[in-house]
Amino acid sequence: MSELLKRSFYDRPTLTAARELVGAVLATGSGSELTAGRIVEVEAYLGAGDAASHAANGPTARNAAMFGPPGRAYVYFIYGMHHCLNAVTESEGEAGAVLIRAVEPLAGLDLMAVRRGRRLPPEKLCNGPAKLCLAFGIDLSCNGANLRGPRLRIRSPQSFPAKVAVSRRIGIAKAVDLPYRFVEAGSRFISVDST
DNA sequence: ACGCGGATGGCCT
DNA sequence: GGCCATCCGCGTA
Repeated sequence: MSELLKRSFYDRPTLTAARELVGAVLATGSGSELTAGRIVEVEAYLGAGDAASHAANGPTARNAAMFGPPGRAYVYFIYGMHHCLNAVTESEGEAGAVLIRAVEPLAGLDLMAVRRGRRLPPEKLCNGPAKLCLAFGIDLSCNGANLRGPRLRIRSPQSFPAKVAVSRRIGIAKAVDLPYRFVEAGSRFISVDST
């Protein structure tokens, strides 16, 4: 049976937690507003040594959650209109987060389409970090929220990925060569086509 | 199948 | 003032 991931799951090196989050199940809401999906693509963002990380230059008001306790959400607002969801990792005081980039929808697909504002096939409902936030109803009010709470939940995998592929992160200009992106190999639900 | 640019606002130098 | 951990629609082919 799947269970909510404990704080100790996130209180580990970010790269380890990132790899193991592939296959885990993200959920928001309950009852008729339940939305849930299997995480199929993530990226790791570290602290001072990672130039692409929001935490690269130390704590600020925006990135404060990345330095906070593990097992919480770090949600940020970007490009004037989009939100992105991270799971905070590492011990409290040490920066680290895992960006959730794509999800395979499992429940609440109709609600996801309503929130997205268009009719979409399942593989295009949550195949991007901002798309899945919109589909799941995640915004800045979720920043710092516990990932075992009523608003946001992440459970252990119902079935583990057959294979996790590692590649470079997407959409960044610095530290582009680091192999910090993890995807479920062969998934149709990831954010970009890469064979 | 690509490539390009506009939308849109908060944060940091 | 410039820079974004993005997305969508339009153009050309």
